[in-house]
Amino acid sequence: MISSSPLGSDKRRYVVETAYALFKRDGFHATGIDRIIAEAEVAKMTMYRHFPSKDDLIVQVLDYRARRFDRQLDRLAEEAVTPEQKIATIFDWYERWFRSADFHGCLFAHALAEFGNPEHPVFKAVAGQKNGLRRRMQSILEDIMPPDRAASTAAALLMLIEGATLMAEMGQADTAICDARKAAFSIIAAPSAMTAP
Amino acid sequence: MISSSPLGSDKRRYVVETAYALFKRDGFHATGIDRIIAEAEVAKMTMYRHFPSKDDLIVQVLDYRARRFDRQLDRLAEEAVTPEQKIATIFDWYERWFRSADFHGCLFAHALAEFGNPEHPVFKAVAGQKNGLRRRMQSILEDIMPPDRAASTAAALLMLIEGATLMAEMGQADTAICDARKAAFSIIAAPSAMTAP
DNA sequence: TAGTGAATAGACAGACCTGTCTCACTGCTT
DNA sequence: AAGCAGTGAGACAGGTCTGTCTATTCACTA
Repeated sequence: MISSSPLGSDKRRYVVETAYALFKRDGFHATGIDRIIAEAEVAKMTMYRHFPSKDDLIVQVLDYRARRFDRQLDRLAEEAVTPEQKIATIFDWYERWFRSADFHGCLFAHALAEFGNPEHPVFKAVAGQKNGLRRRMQSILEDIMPPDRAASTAAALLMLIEGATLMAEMGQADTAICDARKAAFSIIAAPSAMTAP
Repeated sequence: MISSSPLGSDKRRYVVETAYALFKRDGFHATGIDRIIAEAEVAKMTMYRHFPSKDDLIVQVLDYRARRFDRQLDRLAEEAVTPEQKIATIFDWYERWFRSADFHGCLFAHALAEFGNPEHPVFKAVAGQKNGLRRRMQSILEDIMPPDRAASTAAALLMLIEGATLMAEMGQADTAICDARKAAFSIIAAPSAMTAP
């Protein structure tokens, strides 16, 4: 067998991609090991050789997904010129995702729902992904506003995106992404530092 | 036994409240019937007499929670005068919730994560609750802006709230509610109809 | 006092869960 | 040719899951 690399054999990749599809569609607790290995056409011991436990597999799946997400956003950001355009490409990515055939909501949000213990590795993987996106937007925004306002705005944009993903999951993808985009640029273009009454 | 009402005996209430606490803390699939009846100190047949299945119990728990949420928001809205104040009381409610000792995120969002099939009764219960909150904010906003902009703004506020709940779940409750509030009033006070570049 | 309806504890069925283990096979490398 | 790492198929253990059923007890009512 021609193994592509010691850390990433073909079988391992099959398992991760199959588990990703099943976790996404049916959830983590509801997806059994037996179904994963059956659909991946892999022996049980092969899976357990690569992943010590189901929890470990879940973390690896989340990491796989997070890395792909980051790569795609990196590539989109290269095409954009202004900071506003860079933010817009992020919303573009979400719009395409919402419209994709097998959209089932955010795997990380789902993982958080099923693994709410902050000490659990899955929880930490989720927090890492969400904070990564927030930092990405924050560093973009720091080119057009002071750092403290960039931090607040990035947090607000992340909340809008997460909420839009939830609404898209409930079948309101079109209005969700449209209203989120409008709200985002309303926040960014706010005349002064935002203040609540 | 002095039953309070034909539709709501004490035992039934025990089961719903216990199941609510367990579902909130551990999730739906991860919480077994046996644990619910043990903590509620109720026989298994008693539970199955009131709820034909676990799925049915989950729906009843969600309804119970949604009704309590609506009652609390109704009472808060009575104390507010202006539409802006009414919106602010909703954010106040969320702020107190985020800071409460046993906050574990939104039970409805968690239910959506575990029951993603739009035909499932649990899915419909979640959609009902979220759309209810959106309509509540929309009708408040219609007093200070045209109907189409009220609809967009209500959707944006819902997304902010859902995103803030997610961030609070990840231990960032303070910045989440603060930034969400600022963003919300920035959107509401936007000088004109929002437009994206 | 007899009857009725609800609740109880717990056994039980049948399925599914994670994780371990054995044994046979395959294809590459030395 | 021999060895070896990786893999396949599946039995197996020990536990948990939902949902059903029985036999019994208790409180209240006619």
